[in-house]
Amino acid sequence: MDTALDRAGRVFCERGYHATSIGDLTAAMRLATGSVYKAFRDKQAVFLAAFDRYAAVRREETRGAAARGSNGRERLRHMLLSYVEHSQGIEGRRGCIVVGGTVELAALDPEVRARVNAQIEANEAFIAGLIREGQADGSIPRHVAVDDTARLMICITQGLRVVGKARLPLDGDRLVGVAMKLLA
Amino acid sequence: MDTALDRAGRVFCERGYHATSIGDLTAAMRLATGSVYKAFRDKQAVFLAAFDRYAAVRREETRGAAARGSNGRERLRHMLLSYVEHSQGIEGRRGCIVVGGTVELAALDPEVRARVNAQIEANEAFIAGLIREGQADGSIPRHVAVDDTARLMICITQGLRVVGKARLPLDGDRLVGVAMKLLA
DNA sequence: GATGATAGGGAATGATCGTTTCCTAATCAA
DNA sequence: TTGATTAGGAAACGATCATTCCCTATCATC
Repeated sequence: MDTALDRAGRVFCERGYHATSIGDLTAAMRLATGSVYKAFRDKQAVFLAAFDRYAAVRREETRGAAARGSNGRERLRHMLLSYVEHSQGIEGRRGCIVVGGTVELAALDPEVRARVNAQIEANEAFIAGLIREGQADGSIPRHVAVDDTARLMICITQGLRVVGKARLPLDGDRLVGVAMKLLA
Repeated sequence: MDTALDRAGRVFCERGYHATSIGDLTAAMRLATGSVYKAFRDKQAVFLAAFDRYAAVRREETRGAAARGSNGRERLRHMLLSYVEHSQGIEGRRGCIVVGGTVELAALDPEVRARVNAQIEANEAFIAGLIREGQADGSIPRHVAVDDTARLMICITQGLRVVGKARLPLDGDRLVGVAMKLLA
């Protein structure tokens, strides 16, 4: 089931919600129409499940990338680098289901908006936590405004997915090098 | 015609491309179905025309905001502030047709992707120009990496539209205050 | 004043969508 | 072995979509 949801998520990422037909989903999930509707109430339910699965996987990847750093500042650097990598190449071209859900559905679907907001706020809280860790271990100055910096970094990560989907090249080391000035 | 395109653009921003029906467009543009198809080849042509119109208007607004600054650094600050303002409130909730077009169509529609890329690259070139102006007038240090900083600022502006559409509150002065560290 | 051209409006059309329904096959308990 | 229950697959349904066609005013021209 998780692998089927992964495949559904990939289709939703690439084509968006409305351009993805049930036929696209059944082909991607290797399930027949009836089977999809036995497992899920409707198309929106498939999207929400794929969204949750995608968010959980990405969360783990982000935490894993951050864990490679030896202090708060380095953990943030690895997290940002991971975001740039995921915004590039084949995955970048495919897109992010959180960004897609926000842009395509947030205005009209309160349920999707709630998930999107929860996901963004969780990421923001994670970033804020890393900044505080850095301030505690001395790798980030105390005068850095935690919440504002975290929110701006969220904007950067979301913007990276947009720019990556437009297929503009992104140089991880250089972009992150500039972004790290925010922690000065 | 321009006002009709403005109205079409608003609908495309809010609902996205695929969720906008011809009926939505005729209602917004106050035109009958036949009239729309007399003026435009198909729905995609309406979108492209609305996109061009939107991009032209926004470009003027952005240039106007930047012009309020007295040097390169201040022009950048006003430009960023303008972006935050437009990403907030009713307009922020409605969304940006460039971001929407990128996320929803860039992967599958080469024509839209070309417009999106042109628009993003034009904005990026404008930002890079402002940075160079600032370096020339002494308000921005010479060691600032022009192209990388410009691309990161593009990520910030696009990300602001995503976060604004998700309805998270954005404090212009604080966010821009943090972002200006990129010019240190 | 008559006529031709043109722009705008609205009904009709074929295709495609999401969803439902029904049928088949497989699994498991007795 | 048999019967019952369930998951999976495919056809059918109504609704909606983008698009086309045709009709009707309006206006300039002769």
